[in-house]
Amino acid sequence: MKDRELNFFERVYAVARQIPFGRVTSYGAIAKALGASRSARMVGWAMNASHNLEDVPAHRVVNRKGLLTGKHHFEGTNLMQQLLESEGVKVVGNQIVDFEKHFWEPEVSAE
DNA sequence: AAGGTGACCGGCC
DNA sequence: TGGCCGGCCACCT
Repeated sequence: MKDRELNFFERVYAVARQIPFGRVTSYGAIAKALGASRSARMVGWAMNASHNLEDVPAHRVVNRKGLLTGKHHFEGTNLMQQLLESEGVKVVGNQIVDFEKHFWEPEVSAE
């Protein structure tokens, strides 16, 4: 099949679901894993739609600075932070502590 | 069909 | 890391 039946979003979800417990990654990293490092914005966009899905731990996805840029899109204002701390990820304000340490590079899903 | 938007990234100061 | 600017690509109206 030439066309990927799965939309761009599905690809992002696939990677997001692969994020291990207590780990975080950046939109750009996911985009790169998809082969579209230039379309990091699309990843964020996909995450927006991921709200309808529960299999997508969007709270584990932050921007490359480790800032919870998308926390505003979650319910409440500190839900995203709560979830991260719940997994052992320390978050101060809107930024993850030791982001590099918790950073996890997404692998290219086997197609 | 065209334009605007967006949970970004990288480069420069 | 902070701020600003341009690029990038899919989705929405």
